[in-house]
Amino acid sequence: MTTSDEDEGPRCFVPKRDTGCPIAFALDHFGDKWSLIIIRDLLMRGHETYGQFLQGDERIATNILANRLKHLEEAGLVHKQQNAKNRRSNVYGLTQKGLALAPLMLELVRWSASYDPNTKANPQIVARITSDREGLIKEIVQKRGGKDG
Amino acid sequence: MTTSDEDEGPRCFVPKRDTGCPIAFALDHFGDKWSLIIIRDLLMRGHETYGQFLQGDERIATNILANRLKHLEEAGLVHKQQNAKNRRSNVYGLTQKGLALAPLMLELVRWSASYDPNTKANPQIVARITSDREGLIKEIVQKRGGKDG
DNA sequence: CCGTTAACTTGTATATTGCAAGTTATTTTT
DNA sequence: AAAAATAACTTGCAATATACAAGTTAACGG
Repeated sequence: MTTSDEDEGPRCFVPKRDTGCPIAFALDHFGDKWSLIIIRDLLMRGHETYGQFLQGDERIATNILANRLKHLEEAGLVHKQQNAKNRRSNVYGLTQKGLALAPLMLELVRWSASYDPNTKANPQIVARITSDREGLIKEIVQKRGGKDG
Repeated sequence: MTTSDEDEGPRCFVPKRDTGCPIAFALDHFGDKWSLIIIRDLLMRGHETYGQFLQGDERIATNILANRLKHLEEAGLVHKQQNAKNRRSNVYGLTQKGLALAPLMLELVRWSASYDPNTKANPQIVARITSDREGLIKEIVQKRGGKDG
């Protein structure tokens, strides 16, 4: 086929800056209002399905959720697989690349916990970020990790 | 006029979610495409003036820059002061709250450096993030820190 | 079958971003 | 001292992205 329809156009919520700068690279992956919320749900809350993400506290819109999941998958942070038992349900999970954001996530928690007077961050976890960082990271990665996509 | 103009309306690039979640809290502060770029310039590149930010690799638009600086200042991450020697030039700097993002920044660098095949991250710095994290953080904070706003 | 559910898609109003141009208050140069 | 240049913004507007509501499709479960 001539299949010339590459269907280019605005697909990216964040323009790829590709300057080689690590900060810009990271922002190209999750530098928007929602991606890190999804990653949080996957990493810290054990969410796995579209419906679970939808019901998160921040009430992400369904079209945005679909778009972000697609981008995160394309970017290799998230993998999606059909639930063997129930074919209409998909199971989302973090890849190695996504799991590798755990340390970053903990730094976000630490910073926010120390500057948000109304934080609901678990004090035990927060304390452990300082006292047993490596152990905590391993624990999280083990809990959420596994097969890659 | 009766000066009743509180001029409410959309001023925020990111709606304040205020769920108590530390990830959401952090995103409320710098969960957009540009804020972390500015913070990077302040923290890692020693940029201090409006003009320096404008000339960064990513070419931030001037209206966005003004808006982000204002928000970062209002959020207490950045402080602004007039240059004593040159009254038309302002000097921007990080507050304690802003400097406290150094560990987060280093995790961004580490993650990106390990997943971006074209990274320009300094390998010596990257190595040191693992081998001498605390020392590196202190060094950066000392270099960029000081008076609070 | 038939109603329900999971996971999306589509349409449209609103908000944010990006680009170009204009403004103001200083310095600097002539 | 007037003219040119510069730092730091502001304004207008088109292009994008986001939010909200509604609709669609393919399983399930009874």
